[in-house]
Amino acid sequence: MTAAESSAAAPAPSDFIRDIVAAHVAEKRYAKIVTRFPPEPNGYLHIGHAKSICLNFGIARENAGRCNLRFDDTNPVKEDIEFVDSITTDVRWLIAGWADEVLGVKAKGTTPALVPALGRPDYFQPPATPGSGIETEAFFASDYFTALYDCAVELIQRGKAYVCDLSAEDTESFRGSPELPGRDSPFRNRSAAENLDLFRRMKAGEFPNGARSLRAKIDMAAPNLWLRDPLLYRIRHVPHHHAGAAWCLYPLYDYAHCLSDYFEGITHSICTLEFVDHRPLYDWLLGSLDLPRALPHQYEFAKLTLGYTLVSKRKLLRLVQENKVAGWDDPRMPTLAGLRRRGIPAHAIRQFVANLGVTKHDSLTDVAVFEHTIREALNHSSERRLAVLKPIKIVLTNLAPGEVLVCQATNNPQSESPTTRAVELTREVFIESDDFAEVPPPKYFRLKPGGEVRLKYACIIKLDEIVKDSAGAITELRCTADLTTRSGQPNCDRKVKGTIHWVSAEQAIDAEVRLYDRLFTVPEPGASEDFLSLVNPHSLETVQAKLEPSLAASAAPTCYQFERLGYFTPDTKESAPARLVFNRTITLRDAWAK
RNA sequence: UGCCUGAUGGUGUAAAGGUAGCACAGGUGACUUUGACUCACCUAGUCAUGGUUCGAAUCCAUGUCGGGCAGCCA
Repeated sequence: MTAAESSAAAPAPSDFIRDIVAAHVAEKRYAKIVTRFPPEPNGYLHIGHAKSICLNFGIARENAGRCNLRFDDTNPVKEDIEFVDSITTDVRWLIAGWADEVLGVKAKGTTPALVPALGRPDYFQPPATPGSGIETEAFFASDYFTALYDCAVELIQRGKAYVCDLSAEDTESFRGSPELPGRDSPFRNRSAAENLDLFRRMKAGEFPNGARSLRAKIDMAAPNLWLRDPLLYRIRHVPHHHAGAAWCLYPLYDYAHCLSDYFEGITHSICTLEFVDHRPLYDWLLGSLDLPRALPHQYEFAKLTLGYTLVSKRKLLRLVQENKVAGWDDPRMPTLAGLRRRGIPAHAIRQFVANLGVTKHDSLTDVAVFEHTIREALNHSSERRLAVLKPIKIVLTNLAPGEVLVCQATNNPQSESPTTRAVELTREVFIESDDFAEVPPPKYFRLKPGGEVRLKYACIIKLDEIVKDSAGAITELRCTADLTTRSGQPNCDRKVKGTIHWVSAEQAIDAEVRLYDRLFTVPEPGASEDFLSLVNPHSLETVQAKLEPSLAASAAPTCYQFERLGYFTPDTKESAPARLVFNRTITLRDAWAK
């Protein structure tokens, strides 16, 4: 692991949430700090989730605590097993080598046990003890359906919840508006016995979808809309991807989430700003049950918004459904799967998030910050190779056909003890067509008529003649190589303004290279519902490139720097030794282009 | 006309009554067998108005502007 990859060397980040946790640790409020990352399995994880993952796992890691991966799977109509698999993979990838020892999982198939605590019934879902050899899985809110149901019964018995027969439309109109108080449901004052009977029958499947709901009995005139008798349960006659066909009664987020946190012994329940309004409800529900153990508390931070990027599962789903991209893991997607396939290392994402900070105000992060972090990480870890994306042929007229000059190329100048490899100069080579200009602009350092450039690791060449076909298209450039400027030769230190990359035409191997650019044409694609029309039509350009032969055996996830071009990695899905396919992770910074 | 929440260079953040700092972006130069990297220097900020104080980004008041909330989504 290089210094850049070793997050342990970096100082622990500080922010207002970590300050709160630190204060709790100082006063020994909890035996152990326990956080959780609670995705709903209805889409792929994206760069915005990375912020939450790094925050929650980071806090657990910094405090010798634990962070549970928990699927918040209370809405079976939107969820799918495909997503629980992808999310599990992506979380493990992002935290691997960094916080995997604090990942909280449980014994497969287990649900919270009903135990007495302090003379009261209590539910607790213990994490799996590492190394015990048992099969484990993530936590699932759906594993708590029975415990959740029992708590709802308790709420009813305490007069804090009731079964409501209002339709969805009536429920909405009875709720009032921000300015106007709501009105009590006509079913609000049913007896506990009647509520219990109805709720049991809801569970038994006696009523159709939407016929009845269970509601918290709080205050229909509350200024906070989430306190106006929010729904706790709704009827959905659909099977569940994890719980199977056992239920037709499913809890809503607000009810399931706070109790799931409690069942798992979560101490700090960290979520994004849109849940601030829900916090009083979170506290009300837990406070209404007379629970014996310490209660979790909710803290909120501003989610990540990244320039030129969409950070919304719903909108990302549309991109996939309408074939604007080749799938959730298209390398242009801001999903963790897409970024991984693009060649961006997990530690670069972690570093990016650490640089971001955590606050309570919305902001728009410049993509340049992300790009800088990626380049910084890759610059240290990537070996250099020579590759020509858009080839133009050069003939070195003073080399004989078949003549081979072996040159030594540095693999990584950033490493403490750089190694080298051989690259072979031959009479015919390819250079980048951008590195030649028949009519050069001012201050052009590269090859031009009568001019000289250095072929990197080889020698200086001089352009003598431009050969064109009958249509006027350039077919080759005839040059003279100054072999006294090769490394180790008397004139090796001779300076010319430009140094360019090249590959031997005889030895080059072919590869498809996919050049990616930002997916959207505007800084805030998420601000518009018309985001599909803002997709950058040039976000993918495919070229047939010529690579130095050492690249023949390359395979993901190794990332290379193609000198003077950028960072490239073999595609995980489509690259094979017989047919190489590279993705451009990111270009090099290019001051000249400006 | 409700409730919640926020405001520091272009962008993202730090400063817990005591020198407004860091990173990115931008600019200039040095170095360079990557117009990369690296290095040096530069540009640029406390929403407004009052108040408290020897001293305010920070505390108080008022205002302005922004974000969120009326799913049987999470």
